[in-house]
Amino acid sequence: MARRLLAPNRRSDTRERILESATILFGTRGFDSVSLDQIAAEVGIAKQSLLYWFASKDDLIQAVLVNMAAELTVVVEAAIRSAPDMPLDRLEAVIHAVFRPAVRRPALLGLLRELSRLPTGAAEHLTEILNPLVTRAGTWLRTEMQAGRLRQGDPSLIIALVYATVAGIATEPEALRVVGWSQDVIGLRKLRNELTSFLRAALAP
Amino acid sequence: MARRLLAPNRRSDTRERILESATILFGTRGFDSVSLDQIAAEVGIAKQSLLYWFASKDDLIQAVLVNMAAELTVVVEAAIRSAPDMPLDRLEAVIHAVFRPAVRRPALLGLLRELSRLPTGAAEHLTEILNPLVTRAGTWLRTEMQAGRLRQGDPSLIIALVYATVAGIATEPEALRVVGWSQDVIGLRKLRNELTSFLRAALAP
DNA sequence: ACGGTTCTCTACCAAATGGTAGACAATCTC
DNA sequence: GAGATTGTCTACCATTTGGTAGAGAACCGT
Repeated sequence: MARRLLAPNRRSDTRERILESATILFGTRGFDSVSLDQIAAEVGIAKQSLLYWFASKDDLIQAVLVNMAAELTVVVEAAIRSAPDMPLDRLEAVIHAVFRPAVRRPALLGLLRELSRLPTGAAEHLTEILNPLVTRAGTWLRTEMQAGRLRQGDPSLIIALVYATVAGIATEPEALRVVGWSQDVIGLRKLRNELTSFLRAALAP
Repeated sequence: MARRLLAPNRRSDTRERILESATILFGTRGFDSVSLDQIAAEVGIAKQSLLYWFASKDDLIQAVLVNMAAELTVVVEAAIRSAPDMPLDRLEAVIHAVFRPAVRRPALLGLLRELSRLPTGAAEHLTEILNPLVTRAGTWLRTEMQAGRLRQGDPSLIIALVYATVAGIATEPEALRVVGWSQDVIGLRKLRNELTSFLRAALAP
C-alpha cells in the first residue's frame, strides 16, 4: 500500500486515469456491478495493469472513496471561506458549491450511496475526512440560529435536506424518469434554485 | 410469463415468499449484488425452485418492481383519501404515510434507487403505475397554492424534497454513519417531524 | 554496456453466477 | 387406481469474476 511512496513515479498518469474512470463507473453503476475488466477497458489498459497499481478491487474502492471525500472537502471548504457573510447568502453559496460537482460529476455523490454496500466498517476512515465538514457546517448553522440571524431549527435537518436532495436527485435521473418527470420538470439547476429560495423562506428569521 | 395465469395456484406461498425476500435483498444490496442462490437460501429453497416460479433473474426483478410500485401506490392513495382537509395537515399526513413503509421496509424505497442500474427502458411500465401518483400530488399542491391556502412555489420541488429525504436518508444509514451521524442525531422519526414542521414554515401562506 | 527498476502484457486459475435438463414425489382429475 | 399436473430437488454447464505467475519491453543510473 505504501509502495507508491517508495518509488519516485517517473511519468505515468495511469493511476490517476484509473481513479477517474473507476470513480465514474462505481458512482453510476455501483461497486458490484462494475468489473475490473470494464474499468481497465475504459482506461484502455489490461486488467493486470490495473492490478499493478491497485493490489485488489477493495484497494481500488478504498482509493476512490478517499479521493472522493478529499475532493468534496476541498469544494465545500472553499465555498465556505469565500462566501459572503450574510447567513442566507452564505448558505446559498455553499449549496451552489455542493451542486457543482453533482452537476459535473454526479458519480462523485453516487459513491456516497454505495457506502451501504461495503462490508461493515470498511469505510470507517472516511469519517475522519467527512465528519469535520459536517460538524463544521452544523456548528455554523447553530451559531447563526442562536444569534437570531436564522430561524430556529435543527441544523442536522438542513444539512440532511441539502445532501439528500442533491445526492438523491442528481444521481437518480432514472428514478425521476420512471416517475414521469423529464429533466425539464426538475432539472438540476432549477432544483438548485428552488431549493435555495425554499430554504430562504423557511429559515429567514 | 403468463404461465401462472393458466394454472390455478393450489396452495403455495412460495412465490410470495420469494418476492418478499427478493424485495428486501434487492432493495438493500442492489440487483447485481444479490445472487439467485442467496435469495433462494433466504427463502429456504433451492435456486432451481426459484427459477420455477420466475423464469429468469430479470423476470424476478420486474415482478419485484411492479410489486413495489403497487404497494407504494396503495399506501399513498389511502393516506390522501383519509387525510384531513386542511392542506398543511393533509401534507403532513401524506408525509407520514410515505415514511411508514420507509421505516418498516427501507428496501421498498431502495428499489427506486436501483432503477438506474437497469438497462434503459427496462422499467418503462413502472411509469404507468407511479406517474399518476406523482401527477395527482402535483396538481393537488398546485390547486391549493392557487387557492391561496399554500404559499406559492414549485410543487415538483416539494415532492422531490419529500422523496429525496425519505429515500435518501431512510435507505442510507451507512452514508450517515460515515459522515459521523448516529441514528440519534437524525433518526427517521425525528427527521420526519423536522421535515413536516420545516415544510409548514416554508409553505404557510 | 549492464544490472536493476518500472510498467504492461499474455496465459492461466478457482470460485461464483445465471441458467438448463431431467429425475422424483405429491397432488389433482377422471 | 391411472395419468396428468404441480412443485421441489440434484447434477451439470458456460460464462464471468477477482486474482496469480511470470515473461518481456522501456527506462534508469553507473
